[in-house]
Amino acid sequence: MQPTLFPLQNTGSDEPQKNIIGEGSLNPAQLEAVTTVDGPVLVIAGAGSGKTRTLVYRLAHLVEQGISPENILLLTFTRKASQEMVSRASMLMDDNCRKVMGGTFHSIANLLLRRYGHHVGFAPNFTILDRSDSEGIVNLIKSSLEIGSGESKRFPSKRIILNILSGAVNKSRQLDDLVYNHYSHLVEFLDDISRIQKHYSQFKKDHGLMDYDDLLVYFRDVLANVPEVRAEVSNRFQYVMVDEYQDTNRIQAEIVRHIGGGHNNVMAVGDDSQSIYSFRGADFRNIMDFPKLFPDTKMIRLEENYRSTQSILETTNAIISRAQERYTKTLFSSIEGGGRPVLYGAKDESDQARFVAKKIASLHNQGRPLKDMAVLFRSGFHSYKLELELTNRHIRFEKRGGLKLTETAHIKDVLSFFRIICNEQDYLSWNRILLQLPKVGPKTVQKILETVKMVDDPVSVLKTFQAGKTWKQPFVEMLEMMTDLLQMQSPVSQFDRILEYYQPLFERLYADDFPRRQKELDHLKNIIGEYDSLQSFLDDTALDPPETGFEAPELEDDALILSTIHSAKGLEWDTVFVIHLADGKFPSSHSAADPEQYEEERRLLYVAATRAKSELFLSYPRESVAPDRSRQYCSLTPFLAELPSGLVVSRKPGMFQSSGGENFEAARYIPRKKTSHNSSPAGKTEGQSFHEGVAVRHGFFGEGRITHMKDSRTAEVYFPRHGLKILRLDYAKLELVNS
DNA sequence: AGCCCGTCGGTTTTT
DNA sequence: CCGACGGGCT
Repeated sequence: MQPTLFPLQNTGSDEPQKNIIGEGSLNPAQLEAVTTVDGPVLVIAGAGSGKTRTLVYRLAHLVEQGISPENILLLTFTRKASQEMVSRASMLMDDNCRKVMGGTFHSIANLLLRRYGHHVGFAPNFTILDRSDSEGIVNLIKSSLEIGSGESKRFPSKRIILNILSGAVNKSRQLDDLVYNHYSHLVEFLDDISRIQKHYSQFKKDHGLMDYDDLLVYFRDVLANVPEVRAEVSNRFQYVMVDEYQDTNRIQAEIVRHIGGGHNNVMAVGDDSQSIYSFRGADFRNIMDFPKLFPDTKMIRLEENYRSTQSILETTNAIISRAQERYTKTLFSSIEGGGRPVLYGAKDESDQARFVAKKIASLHNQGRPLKDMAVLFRSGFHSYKLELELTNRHIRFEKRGGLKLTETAHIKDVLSFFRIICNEQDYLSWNRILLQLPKVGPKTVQKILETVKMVDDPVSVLKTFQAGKTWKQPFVEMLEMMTDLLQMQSPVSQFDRILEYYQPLFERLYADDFPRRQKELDHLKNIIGEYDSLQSFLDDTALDPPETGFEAPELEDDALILSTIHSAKGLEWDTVFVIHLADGKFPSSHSAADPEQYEEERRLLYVAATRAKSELFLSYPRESVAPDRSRQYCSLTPFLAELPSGLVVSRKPGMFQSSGGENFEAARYIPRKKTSHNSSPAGKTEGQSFHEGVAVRHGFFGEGRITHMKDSRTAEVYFPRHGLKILRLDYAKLELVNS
């Protein structure tokens, strides 16, 4: 949410406006993007240029134009983003907007493949695999093909193998081509990798499993090869909007082309300077190819930044201006004030952590809420030291982009039972739960599963299996439980039945810290209780997994945000710290060799720095401890070292204690204009003056008059150009008009 | 001999 | 928290 957007240039114009959006809410370029309803549109939106706002307003506009929300498709990068946009549009317009179909490419593909998947050989109860599931299958195949065991040379790990397989899919390249060009050191293993690829793909088909890539690929295939489905889907989604288009890959672009092909009402929004997902096959040049997919595309550029101060923008502009290739122009801002970004060369990692924690504590004492500050970093583990420091100082924080709850072993255990209930062919899950039996290892599991190969009802067939003496008892108990589960209806009672069996195993398996894990199991039960379908619960565990390390619900939810830069995409904070900006860590030494990856790291830093509204702190440790405990000197990341002097204020250890009234300490907290969200309820502060008869202004509907207060927080407002609306003052951004 | 299970070092980024 | 490794069980 942004501070004041400058008013429309044409206010007071005498031509009567159709499609009126409330004045003062959108600039001309945004307005054009919002009101262009038909035909293809490409919006190149710089960081902080009101991209989300534009999408939200357009959503509301479409619905107000009488387009049925069911006919609108909003494709976003995370599910959170789409929920947020839909709910903001609902506040702007009305609850009708909630019927808009919104989600990630993967979640939409999932929904439609449940219905149309039979065209590509999948039953509707297929299971979605997350990353570690996929790696598990690669491992199973590796050992069953006896690859990489006895050889003298090191065969690549399952992680690398999967990177290669997935890379080939997402970059739409042949396996050998990819290996020769990007994994040349692994060319000697190409034959084995290729064998794994074939078996991996067959295994998934045989057992009703789809990984993330399959969701996209099969969805694309159905659309491409089955004209009736394509027509049905395209007809259903008459208006398509795609956010973060710079991070889509070719398969996703093809999906958009197929859905939008019938009517061409497609809007893509993105910024090539913020493309940071090439490892997933995204190519920032794709965004420039959009007009090729949709001829006669109208191009709109949003170049005014409403987020950051001009001095922060000068630095971020300088960072991105050194990019080798880009299309967007330099951003400008009219937000004055605030100091220059601060660059802190810390003595070492501990000093860096202390600096960040102290600074945050001091800003917090000056009145800045913790949730308006964030610390960003390249990799998840970069924040470990800081987490300790924050804990010591009792500063509450919330970590994003860390381990997911569903990636922890005990949760995966429980999920495996559920997955088998939905899809008895899921041998990956069978593998997992059979391994839990005492004295049963990989070899024994393979023998067991051989005997039920391809039968429709493994549970009943397994009952005839001759189990080994040592594990017969638990094996039989497990099968009894599975039989019970298959007859039960409510997921919560199924959960209880699973725990009846699993609890003793669980306590034995995780003897050291099972109380902590127990809480997570309880948490899982609560989550399951919120679903009415087991299938959709399981889908979400892969497509929208809850973060781990959840806390007991606390009343005050003010917490500092720690986040990987990737997970910070699209977000903003008043104060942003970016840490570990040392050469070798950022860019990571992994990327240094490849110019394309090196450039992506630069964009990553750009994304990080453009999250800041009023204060930006950049830091790096001058010294780090190498694996052999020797101390290593670190230099500043080249992305910052190459900047002209004067853009940032440099600080060294010790300097920030001897204040001396310098610029650094002068960076005071100036409260920004509050958004309606986190200000106290309107009924208390300004709300006193909302009453029947007063003139008000709404961001979308324009000026109107309150005709009736339904209660202290709900107003009925008549807008001349939009009619009577019921608005909740807690959410709707309503201003008084002095008349 | 085959297999299971405990211990010890390294870890991009995400749907 | 995964993979490699070696001890020890069947």
